[in-house]
Amino acid sequence: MNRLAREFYRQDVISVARGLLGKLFIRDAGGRLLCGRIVEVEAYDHPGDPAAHSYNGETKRNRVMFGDGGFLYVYFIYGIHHCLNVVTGHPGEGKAVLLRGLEPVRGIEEMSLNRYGRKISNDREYLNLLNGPAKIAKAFKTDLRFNGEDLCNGDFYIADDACPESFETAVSPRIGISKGKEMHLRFFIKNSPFVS
DNA sequence: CCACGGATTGGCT
DNA sequence: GCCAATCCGTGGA
Repeated sequence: MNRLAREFYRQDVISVARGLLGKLFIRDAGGRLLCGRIVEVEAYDHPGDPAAHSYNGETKRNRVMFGDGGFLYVYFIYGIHHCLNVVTGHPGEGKAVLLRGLEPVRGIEEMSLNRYGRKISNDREYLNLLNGPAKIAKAFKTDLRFNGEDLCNGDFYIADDACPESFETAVSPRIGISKGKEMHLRFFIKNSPFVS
């Protein structure tokens, strides 16, 4: 797999968000590959973005967001869930892209075990496997221990799809936020059934 | 020290 | 459509 290089992540956050659509998010789980095609993301564009975790400056929780591009920012939310972000830009910028929806590609049975505790048994479970940020984290068995993982050097990475399908990119406001609702920073593949 | 709320999900009405 | 689950980081006293 051709792992994306650091410079991809060091672009502005909106370019990275758009550029991530159609790419493959991969975890090497002890030699077994878990893989999904990215179909939905959201950009968090510090400064000036009240929905970004980095809005009020660097803290212990968001410190990875303020590091270099190409690292994984994992956060814990609602006492139950984890969500995965890709840090973009350069040290000090505080920008990241949230992974919101993936199309299952590889390691589907293992991801299903992680999510449902068993194999997928119908179409609904297949469509719902990775169509939400916390679903992705659960299917990839990813928690706070992986906060700060380097996507350019380690078990988590992003790669170009060897046989990319053409698609149209759609834009909308972000989901689930209370501030910054007017900003159109959610990007997704139009007509993908794997969007949340 | 304590109180609050969150970039969500799944189950129930 | 509504709501509970469940906990840690954060900010104010």
